[in-house]
Amino acid sequence: MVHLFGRLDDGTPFLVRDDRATPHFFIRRDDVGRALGAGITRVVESPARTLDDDRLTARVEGPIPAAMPAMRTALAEAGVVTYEADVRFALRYLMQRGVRASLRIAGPSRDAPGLGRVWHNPTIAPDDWDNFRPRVLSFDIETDPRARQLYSIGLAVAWGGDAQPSGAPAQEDVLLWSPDGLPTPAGARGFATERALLTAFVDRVRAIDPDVLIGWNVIDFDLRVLERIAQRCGVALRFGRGGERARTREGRSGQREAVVPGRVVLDGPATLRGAFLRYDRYGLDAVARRVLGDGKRMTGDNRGLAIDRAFREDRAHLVDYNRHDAALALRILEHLDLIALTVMRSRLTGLPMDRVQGAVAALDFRYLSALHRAGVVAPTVGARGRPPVAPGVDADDRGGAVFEPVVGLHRDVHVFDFRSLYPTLIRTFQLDPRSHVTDAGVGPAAGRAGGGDDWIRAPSGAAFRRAPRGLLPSLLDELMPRRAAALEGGRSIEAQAIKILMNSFYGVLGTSTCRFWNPALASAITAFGRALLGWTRDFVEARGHRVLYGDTDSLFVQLADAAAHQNVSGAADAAGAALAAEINVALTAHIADTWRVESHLTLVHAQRFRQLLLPSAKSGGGARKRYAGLLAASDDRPHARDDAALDGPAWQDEALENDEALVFIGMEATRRDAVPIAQRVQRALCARLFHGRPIAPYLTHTVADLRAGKLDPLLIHRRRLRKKLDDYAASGAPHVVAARKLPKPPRREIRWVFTTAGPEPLGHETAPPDRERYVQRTVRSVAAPVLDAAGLSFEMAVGDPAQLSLFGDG
DNA sequence: TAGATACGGAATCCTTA
DNA sequence: AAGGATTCCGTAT
Repeated sequence: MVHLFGRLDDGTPFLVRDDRATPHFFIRRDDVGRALGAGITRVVESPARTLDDDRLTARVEGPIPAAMPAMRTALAEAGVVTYEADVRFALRYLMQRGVRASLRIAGPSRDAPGLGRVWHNPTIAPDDWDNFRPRVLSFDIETDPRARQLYSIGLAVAWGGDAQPSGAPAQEDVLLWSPDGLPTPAGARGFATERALLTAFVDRVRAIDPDVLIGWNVIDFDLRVLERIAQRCGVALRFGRGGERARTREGRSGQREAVVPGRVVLDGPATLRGAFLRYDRYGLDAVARRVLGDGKRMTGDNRGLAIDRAFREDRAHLVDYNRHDAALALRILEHLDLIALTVMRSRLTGLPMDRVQGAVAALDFRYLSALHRAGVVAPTVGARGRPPVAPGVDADDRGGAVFEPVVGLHRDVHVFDFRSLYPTLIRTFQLDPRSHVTDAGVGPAAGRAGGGDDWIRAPSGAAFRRAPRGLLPSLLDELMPRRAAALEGGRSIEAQAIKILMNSFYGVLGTSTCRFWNPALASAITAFGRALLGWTRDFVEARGHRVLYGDTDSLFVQLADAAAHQNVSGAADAAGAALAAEINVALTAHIADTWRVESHLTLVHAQRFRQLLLPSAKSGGGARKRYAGLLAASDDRPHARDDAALDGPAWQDEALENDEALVFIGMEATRRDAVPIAQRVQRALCARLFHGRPIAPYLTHTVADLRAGKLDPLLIHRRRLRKKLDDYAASGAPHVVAARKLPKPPRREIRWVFTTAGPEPLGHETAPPDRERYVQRTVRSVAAPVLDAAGLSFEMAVGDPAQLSLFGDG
């Protein structure tokens, strides 16, 4: 039985129940005899052929989905190769019907309490409802410090597409445990027992009937704690649309999952990360401050005790705090449009909203849907090991090209990059699992670099049929113009969702957990990327320009005739755009000549640096993936400030913060594991360098302040602990050393200081900071590239005061 | 109910002398 | 003692 829960366009919830589908997978027709011998009873011939070797197939059917894994195992032991034996029953049901997130339903229905409209075996068809806004309930629990005793539950609701139903509960609310008869603060409802509180919460969830439940660490904390307390109190957490119990469980990846039939649970931090939004810290207070400019109502290290005290002494404060937290989580996701983004991703991928981050599953859904319509079935993941590689083909899993940077401070550097490089390569060269051929390379045209009449040859040697159009290229033929239209029409969420999906395709082809995994295919994509970036670099250099750096899809270029328009912003940008246009024409011709295909590649003039610092690497040569620069202001987005605002004492750096034109890539200034003193000195020195202001005085004063202990607050290191402390067996890494000095091992992150007694955890120092170490290692190392560019030395800048006069400007 | 590779820096570990 | 190798983390694309 497939259950489809959802909401109708009039706001009514619905349930479709369908028991007409039969669980099945595929085997080769040649293996039917062996399958029968292995105890399989229901096998029927299928018209489908296999993807990898074009064999005839048969369909193996089972009674229920849960019976299929055992059948698959039995067949594997009998030496029978299976196809698609791991495709989820419900997802296959949707794929076969082409349904992605929304659908049309026709047929008789009945109304059921709680469930809304219920259909049994109706007629369904795909649709694309584009203004669905789910009803969202955010909740947050407060407990004693050990999470044993439930104090209160805060709720906040966003009603979504329909107006708040009449008679519905308030938008925000707090349910409070009130065992002692003390007055319940305004805006809260008191309950004498935890049992009564929990029961009321379950009733409230069912009454609100949300499509989506959210919270901050809601699965790992709130739901888990509620499960435990509910069990102790003898309350069933019947949050499901049909009254099913909610539960959490350990997923295969170690991540906890929530199961609430008829609803999805989205965790705040996971949703941020899933949308590729990066923050320094993912705590509710930190994110709320960044996103909303509004933090929690209680902060600090001992929040657990503060909550305890508030429960005992100031319940109004606890209620306010709890309500505010629930509201913050909701406001953050709404402000960033993450609920809408998740809905859009669900519509694109076909996956439920709480699974949209699964890139393998997303490709499966889209690709298998198309493959089945073409009468082809795909392998079971892991059933056949590493795909074979044809002779002479690289399947070496190499990635993008990174060019050796030209170390130094450069003026007027234009940055060009290929838009959506890997998706455009897939479109241009038919890079596709079904188009991939392993027997090309024979015949009269075998020696030609770009392929023959029937196939295209990648620089890695892999070959791809010219016709029919590949399924992945076809999918991108649909997605790329749709994204362009979305950008044009200002629909940024749709554009972002499409971008995330397109960017995932290359990656999944390179992982063995994907059924379409093929190193020869993934390597063909990156080989084209390397070849065409290299071709473009050569073209640019042949035109007399100077290429300073490049990474995967970008080139950093100084134009040959830069002097002509160096100080005229519009002219410089026009020259950059003209070069991009020239390259695009030549590249299109090169691709047509070599591979006889139409190019979908587009190089754009992305930005221009007035100044660009390419630092040397500690290990010698130039440092890749690290640079700092001062962007040239573009006409439509002027920078917030200019050099005139730089007045003030030469050693102060406050005035330089928030300089939007300053860009730091890969440097300490952008790394969360860099110590703050390093970030601050790097930012300040680079700003001075780019704006032509003196370097030495700032450095001198900073080192003096550091030695005097005035900068101690900037000497606190922060690093994640990605493993359990005991698992760092061989390592004396400082963050581990510090963590081991704590009475209780920290969970995710350690903050520490290098003291004269070694690395010591923050708050547990037994000695003063080793300030000289920070001078000689930390400050010196971030200063080095800037000093190099300015022709100065660290010793002269920070030596004894008598030497300072050498630099005049101190 | 698992997208990828390329890369650098900080610090320690380990080999070689 | 010198310096390459290794571990760890976070980043660029």
